Amino acid sequence: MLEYGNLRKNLNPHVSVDCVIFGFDFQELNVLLIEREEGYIEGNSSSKPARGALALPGDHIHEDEKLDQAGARVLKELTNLDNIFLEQFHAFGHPNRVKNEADRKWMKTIRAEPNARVITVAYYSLVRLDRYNPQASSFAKHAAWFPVSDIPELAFDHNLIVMRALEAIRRTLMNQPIGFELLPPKFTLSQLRRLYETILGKELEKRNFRRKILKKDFLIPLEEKQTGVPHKAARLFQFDKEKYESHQTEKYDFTF
Amino acid sequence: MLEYGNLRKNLNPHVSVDCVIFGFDFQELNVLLIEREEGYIEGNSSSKPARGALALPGDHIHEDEKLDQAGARVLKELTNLDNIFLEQFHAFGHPNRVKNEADRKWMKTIRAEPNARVITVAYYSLVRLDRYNPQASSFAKHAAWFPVSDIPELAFDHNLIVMRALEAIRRTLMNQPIGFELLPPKFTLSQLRRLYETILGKELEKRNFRRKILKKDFLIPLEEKQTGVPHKAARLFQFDKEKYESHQTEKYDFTF
DNA sequence: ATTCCAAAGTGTTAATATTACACTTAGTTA
DNA sequence: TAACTAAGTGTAATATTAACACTTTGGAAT
Repeated sequence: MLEYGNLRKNLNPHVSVDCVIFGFDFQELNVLLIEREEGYIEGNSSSKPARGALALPGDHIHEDEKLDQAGARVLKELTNLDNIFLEQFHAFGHPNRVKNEADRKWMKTIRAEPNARVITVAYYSLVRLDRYNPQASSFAKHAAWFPVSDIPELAFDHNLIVMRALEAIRRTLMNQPIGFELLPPKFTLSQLRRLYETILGKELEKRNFRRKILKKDFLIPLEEKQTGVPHKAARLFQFDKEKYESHQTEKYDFTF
Repeated sequence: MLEYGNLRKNLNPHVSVDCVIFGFDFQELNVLLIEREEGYIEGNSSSKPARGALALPGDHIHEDEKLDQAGARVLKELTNLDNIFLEQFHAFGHPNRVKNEADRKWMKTIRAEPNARVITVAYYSLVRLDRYNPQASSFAKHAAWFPVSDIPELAFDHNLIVMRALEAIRRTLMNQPIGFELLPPKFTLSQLRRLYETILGKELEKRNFRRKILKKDFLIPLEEKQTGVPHKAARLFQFDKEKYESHQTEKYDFTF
């Protein structure tokens, strides 16, 4: 392994984007992981991916491409989705991010020198599971959802990146109504509450949640009701982005 | 200007760090800006810097250097300060960040190709003005404090970076007690309040602020009082970091 | 010594927000 | 038609917020 270190040329680092794509299946929060192309891990004939064979979708930033564009491109190539919530949250650049054999080999598949340093700009994205359609992609054999509570060992420092993304999404969830990006346009209040509970990892009292979120006044109650449930059907609501943005009033309050 | 565009080689982008260093003089929030070395702006003989001659302190990331280390190094070289609050907040990578003649020429002073793309990882830092001692630095002729309310035109996209840093610091100020980094170890509650007012750009009611911040229970009241003021001397307080960190209790509350 | 000045320091009340908590309703399935 | 399951609802006790004005203290000026 060490032999690579001495070969490194004095070049600028590669720069990539990686996307932590979250999806919510009404039970758990999931992350979309790709299985890297076969052939770069020796002796892996089993059907389940080898340790570290899974990774976050990512790619090098193209020349003349904005960072956000690169993120959107990766997302699009993998999911065929446009106009998706996507937010940069951190750059990762430890000089030894690319450390093991498998990672180095994979570098070639993205046309990078195997010994180069890679600095990555990480994004998190929120997609509705029902909109997601797996796409053949240049950087992935398969892609699959994994619950955040049970992420396997990933390539590079991607486990760290997922953790940081989770922290970022939790922080943001309390300050901006981003949760709606993970739900269908019409949803029940219980679905919304379960989403919050899942992301925050904490139970929320039904009546208080209901009152609190309805007071915000950006949920439009519809006449429509849930169908196909074996119990009393819940009323459906819609998120009114316009209203949220107009009502926007900066609040001064210590939360520390 | 256009002639540079065609010369760009197909190389990885340069990667730099830039630091938005904030200081508080009990009146205003200030940012430390450097005046770039002379000679790269033609016909600038006046004593005050030409438009765009001012910039955020920054430098390329060294090989085998972590991003945070690079930020700390830039800070240290300019201020001779160690162990200063420093936090990454965003990466900027617009392909045309380096656009004008002066910026391109300056690239050479930091040993970069003048036509290269530069992606920068931006940090904000909070320093006590009284601790700051300007240092000769490899990338700056002078450095000087400028009030955030009156930042001149800067090099590259540094005006944008300063704005984003301000937004980041405002956000963080409400969620973590970072304000103390800008005050001397012993301070009065009025000084603390004015700091908050300055950063948030909003007046805060004296009695309510006092009650609210004291209830947090991480301010140690000292027996000592302010000296040298032409009115009743205020009691001095100290921030108790230990206590803050132990009391830390995650809070669930929508602020949107 | 006395007065003046400027900011420090202090308490109450009304309105609002938060928490904790249990029963009834409605739709589906057996 | 009975059983099941989640939806939907209200209240009371407590805590927090916002608005508001006067007294105290120490130094500076006369």
